[in-house]
Amino acid sequence: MTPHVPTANEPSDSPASGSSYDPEAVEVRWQQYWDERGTNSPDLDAARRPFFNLMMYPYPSAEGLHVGNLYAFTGADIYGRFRRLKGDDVFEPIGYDAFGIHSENHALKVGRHPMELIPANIRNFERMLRAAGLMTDWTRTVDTTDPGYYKWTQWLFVQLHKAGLAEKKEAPVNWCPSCQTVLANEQVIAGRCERCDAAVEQQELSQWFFKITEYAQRLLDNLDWIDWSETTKTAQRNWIGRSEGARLRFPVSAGQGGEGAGDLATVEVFTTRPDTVFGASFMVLAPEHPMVPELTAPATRDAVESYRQGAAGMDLVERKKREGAAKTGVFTGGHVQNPAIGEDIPVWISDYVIMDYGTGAVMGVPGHDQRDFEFAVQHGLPVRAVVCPRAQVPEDADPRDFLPDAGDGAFIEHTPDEVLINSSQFSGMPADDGGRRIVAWLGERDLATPEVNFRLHDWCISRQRYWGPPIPVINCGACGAVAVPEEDLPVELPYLEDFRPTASGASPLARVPGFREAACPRCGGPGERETDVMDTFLDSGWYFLRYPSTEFDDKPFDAARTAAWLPVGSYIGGEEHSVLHLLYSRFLTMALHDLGHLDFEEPFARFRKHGLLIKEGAKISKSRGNVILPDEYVTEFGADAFRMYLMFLGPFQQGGDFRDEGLAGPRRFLGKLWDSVVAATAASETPAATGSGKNSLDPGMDRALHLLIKQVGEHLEELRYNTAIAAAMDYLNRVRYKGRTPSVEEVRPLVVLVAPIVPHIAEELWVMLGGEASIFDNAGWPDYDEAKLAVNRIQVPVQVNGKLRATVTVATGAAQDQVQELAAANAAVSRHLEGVEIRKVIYVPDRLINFVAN
RNA sequence: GCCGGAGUGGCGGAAUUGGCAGACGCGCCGGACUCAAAAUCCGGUGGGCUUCGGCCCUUGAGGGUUCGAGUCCCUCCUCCGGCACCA
Repeated sequence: MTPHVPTANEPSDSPASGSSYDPEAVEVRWQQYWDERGTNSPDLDAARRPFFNLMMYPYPSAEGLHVGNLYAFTGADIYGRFRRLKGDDVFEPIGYDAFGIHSENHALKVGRHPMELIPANIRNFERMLRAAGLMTDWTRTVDTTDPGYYKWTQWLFVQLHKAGLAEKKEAPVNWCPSCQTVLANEQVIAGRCERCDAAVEQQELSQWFFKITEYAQRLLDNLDWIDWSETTKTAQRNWIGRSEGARLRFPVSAGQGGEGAGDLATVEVFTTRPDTVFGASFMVLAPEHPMVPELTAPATRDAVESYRQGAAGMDLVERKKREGAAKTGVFTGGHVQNPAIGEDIPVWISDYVIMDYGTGAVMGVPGHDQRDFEFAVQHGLPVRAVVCPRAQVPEDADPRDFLPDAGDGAFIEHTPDEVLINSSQFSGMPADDGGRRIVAWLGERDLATPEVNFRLHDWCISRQRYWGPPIPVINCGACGAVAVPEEDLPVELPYLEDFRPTASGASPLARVPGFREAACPRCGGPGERETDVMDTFLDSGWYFLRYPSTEFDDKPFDAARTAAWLPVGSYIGGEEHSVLHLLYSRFLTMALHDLGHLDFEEPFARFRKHGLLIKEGAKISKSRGNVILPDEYVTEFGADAFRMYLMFLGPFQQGGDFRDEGLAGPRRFLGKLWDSVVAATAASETPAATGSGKNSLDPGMDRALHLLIKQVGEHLEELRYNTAIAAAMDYLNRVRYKGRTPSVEEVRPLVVLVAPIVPHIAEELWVMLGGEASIFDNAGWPDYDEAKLAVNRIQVPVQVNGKLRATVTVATGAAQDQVQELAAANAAVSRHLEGVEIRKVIYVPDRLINFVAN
C-alpha cells in the first residue's frame, strides 16, 4: 500500500490535508509505513554502496530508554539518514546489551528473574525506539542473552583459547564484598565498587584472562591512522600507557637471605630513568613480591611478616587514603648490589610499590623521584644527586664529584638540558644519552636490557556471577582445562531459581550439580564445567560483527556479508566507553583478523564520541530528580520536534543543556515549515491568486538556498547539527520574511535538507509537494551550484586604527585604491582621519580595510 | 598530582580558524489579531553614556605578539570528564 497521499482536492478530514501540523498523526502514519514497506531494511546482498551506521547498543534497563540514549541514537540516526539521502545503502541496526551485573542486580533488587525481566524491558525499549523515528532495521536485532547469540560469544572464547590468547591464572583481584564478585580494575573507582560504592578488597582467585597485552603495541600504533575523535584516542593512549625504559638487575648481595638464595639471584626492577641508577641508594619491593622471603633476614622476619599481612588485608581504599601521607615500609634485613657502583644497598618493602606494574620492585632514587624521596626522608635513607641542570654546574667543577644545591626536595623534572653528575665515567653527559649508555654498559654484564612497559593489563573475563554466558570450558583431571567443542555450543545458561552470588567466590552455577558435571571432551573421563560466566564487555566486543549476519545460525558472521559491510562506516557513542568497550572491540577484531576470520583489523573506520546531555546546568540523575522522560516530550511536541531540539541545544560532540522552554523553538519551526509548504503548494496551483507565489527567480533567495544546501551538507557531515538547524531556521525566516509566500522550488529542497533531523514531517511534506514516498529513497540530496553562491556586491567593514567606523558596499574583488577612496570619503571615517597622518592601509579584499594612523 | 575539554548577553549557544563579536533559538519588551486569553504573526532586545549625530566598554583574570585577538603565545583562576603511589 502507499501512504496516505494528500492532494488539494481531498476532504479536510484527511489527517494530512489539514491546514495545521499534527505531529502525532504524521508520526504514527509514517512509522507504520516504514514498517509495512520495509523502508529501513536494506537488502544486504544487493547493496551497491553499503554503509554500516552503528550506534552503541543500550543496556535495556527497567526504567526504559534514557534520554541520554536517545540523544546518542538521534545523532547517529541523522548521520545515517543523511548518508542515505546522499545515495548510500545504509544499514542501521540496534540491539540489546542485556547480560551483566546491571541486569542481575536489578533483578535481585525487585525479586524477579532476569529471564523474565529482560524480554519485557526489550519490548519497552523497542516501543520507545520506534516512537523516536530511528531508521532502525528491525529485522536484524541482537540480544546478547539469546543462546543463538551467546553461542558465538562462546565460540569467540574457544577461538582465542585455541590461539593461546586465553589463559587461566591465579591473580589478585578486586573483590567487592557487597556485589560478591570480582571487579575489573576499571570497575574500581578510587578504591570503591563502580556500582555499589562499597570498599573493594583484594582476593586471590583463579580466573580466565585474555592476553590483550600482547596486542598493546599494535593497539597503540593503529591509533595513528584510524579516524576517531581525538579525545578518545588520547584516552586509549593513556590507558595503554606505554613507557620506555630498562630492566635493571640488582644482584643479591653475598651472604644475604636464606639458604635458598644462591649467588646468582638477582632482583629485577623496571625504570624509566636508568640514567639515575648511580643514585639508587636502596630498593623497595612490593609487599607481595615473591623474593621477599628469601631476602628477609631472621632478625627482621617478624616485622616483615606482619607488614606483609597488613598490606594483604588492607583494602584499596585504605591504601589510597595514605597517598601523600607518610610512606610506610620495613627493612627486610637483606641487601642487593647497585649494579652501577657495586655498593650494597638495603632492600625494603612498602605498599607504595605495587606488584601489578613493572616487576613489582623499584630502585630507590630519592634524589630524583618524589615518592622515593619521601620514603628516604621517612626512613633516614641517603639521598644522592646524580642529575642536574647543565646551568647549575660551574665551568671549573668536576661533574664526577659535584654537589648541586640540593634544595629541600627531589629534583624530578626531566628536561633535555640535564647532565649526569657523580656518575663515574658518565658524568657530564646529557642525561638522556647517558641513560642509554649506562644501559648498554650494564648490558655487557647482563645487568640491564632496554624495555618497554605497558600500563595495560590482561583482560580478566571471569565473573563469579549468574547473568552471563558460561565460560565454555570443562576441567578434566587428566587433560586440564579443555574448551568445549564448537559443535557442543552453546553451553546454555540454565534457569536458576536462586541466582544470588555467594560469598565464597564460587559462581551460582557451581551450586548446580547437573550443570557442573560433564564428561571431558577429550578423554571422556569425568570433568567439571567452568562455572564462572563471561564479562559483559565480551558480549559487546563483537556485536557489530553479528548484525549483518543475524540469520545465519551455523556461523557467527558470513564472509561475504562481512566483507561488504564491515568495517563499520560510522560509529557514534559515549565517551564513557572510550577505553574499555572500544579497546576490547579493537583487540577482538585484531585477534580474529590474525586467526584468519576477518580481513581487517580495526572494526570502526570512523568513531565520534557524543557529548554529555545535562539538564538545567546539572548532571541528569535519579537522585537529583531531574530525569528526562522522552515519552512525555514526544507526546506533547512530537518525536520530530524532540529530535530537533536535542540536536539544537548544543554541539552534538560536546553535549548541551536541556531546558524545557527550549522545545518551543523547534516546534514553532516545524509548524512554520508545514504552513510554508501548504502555502507554497496552494500558490502553485492557483498562479494568478497571489503575486508572490509565482516567484522562483528571486536571485537573493536562490543564492540563500544554494548557500543553505552547502552549509547543511557540510555541517551534517561534521555532526554539527546545531548549526545546520540554525541555518535551516535562518533560511525559512528569509523565505517567510514579512509574511511572504514562498515558492515550491524554495521549500522543496529545504524539506529534504531537514529530513535527516525530522524524518516524519519531511516524508509528509515531501508527498504534499508531489514527491513519491519515501523521501529517503526518492528525493536525493540536492546539489548546490557554486556559481550561484557568488555575489557581485559586498559590504566591507572600514576600520581606523582597528576600530570599526563604517562599512562600504563595493563590487566583489574590488581593487584597493577604489575601496580606499570610497572608504575615506565616508563621513564616519573621514572624521577620524582628520589631523592625523595615515601611515599604512591594510586591505584584505572582500574582507576589510583598515587605516593605520597616528 | 597527571591527561583531556570548556569558560562569550538574562539563558542555551554561533563566529568562514587572525578580519563587522553575539548567528539561530529561548526568555523578555512593544505592536497586530481577539470581547478577552492562549496560539499565531510583525518589530525590538550585550552594557554604559549621549547634545540622538554618535562615543566608550565588552568573550574567566592579567600580561604579550599583531594594523587587527573570542581565536595565537605566557602566567593565573574556575568548572566538567578521565586517570591516579605506573617506578
